[in-house]
Amino acid sequence: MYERKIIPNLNCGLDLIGEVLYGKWKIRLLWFINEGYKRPSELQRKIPDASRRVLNIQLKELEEHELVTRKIYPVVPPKVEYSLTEFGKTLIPVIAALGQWSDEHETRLRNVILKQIVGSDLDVPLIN
Amino acid sequence: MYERKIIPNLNCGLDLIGEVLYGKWKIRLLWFINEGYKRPSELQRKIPDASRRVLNIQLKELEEHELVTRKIYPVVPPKVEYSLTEFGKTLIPVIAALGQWSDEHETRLRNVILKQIVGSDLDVPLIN
DNA sequence: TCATATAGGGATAAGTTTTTCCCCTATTGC
DNA sequence: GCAATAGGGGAAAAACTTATCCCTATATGA
Repeated sequence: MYERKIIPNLNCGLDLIGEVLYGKWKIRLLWFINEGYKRPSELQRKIPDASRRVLNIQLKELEEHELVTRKIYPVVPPKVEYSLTEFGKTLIPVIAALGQWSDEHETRLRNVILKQIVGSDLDVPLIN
Repeated sequence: MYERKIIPNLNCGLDLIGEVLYGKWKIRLLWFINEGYKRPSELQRKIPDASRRVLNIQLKELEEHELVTRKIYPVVPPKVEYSLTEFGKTLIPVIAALGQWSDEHETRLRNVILKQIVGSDLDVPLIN
């Protein structure tokens, strides 16, 4: 497992939420768990672009940060279910605010993001 | 300048906001610009843990994403001022929601974050 | 004359995250 | 025996981000 070499700074509130929410897929994991997708394989199907490995890692971090709990059923093949903790549930309105802002500005966001990427010289398959 | 090798996926709203908000210091930059700290040197003083270089890069990305504008005064020594665009201003309530959540849960957040870091085996100077 | 302030950028190194590949468990069904 | 299923983890490579160092330019003040 990777060991940090630099101590994160935890001065202000925004540092703290950054620590628990950074990670490419964490917000989506919380969101989908909240929507009722509890099993790792379900979550992987909902987030197919993420590697299986990374979802496991980020789920474990969410668990260490007490935002989700993991319940293991002693059956074969194994069954695992994640749920939001009470603490984790308090984050849902915040994530909803993020999602709502994105939805309200979706067109513009796509434009500015694509303009930047295309201008940079990556081949972007223009889907229309 | 760095060229991406992987095309980001922009499927859902959460992908979009991630594109413009990811970056270690971007949220804080937006916040401080909103509070009236406009000049690069002021922002660097407000965020001393960030390198000068990275702040420049992230400010430029915020500009490309149309969240801030940059005004250059043709004087010597140079003077530059950043301001939020109207689009950028719409993000402030969202950032405020993040900050408010962090503040409400500050103690708990510090605990779970420190527990994880200390448990991992980095030397953390225990400040009390 | 020399340091300081101001804004910025290139090159490279270091750090961190994510992906990819392969392996392990145990059971059911063919 | 072999494949499929479900969950997981180690190792290494690739991708990405951030830090460090050094450079530009001009004006002011010690």
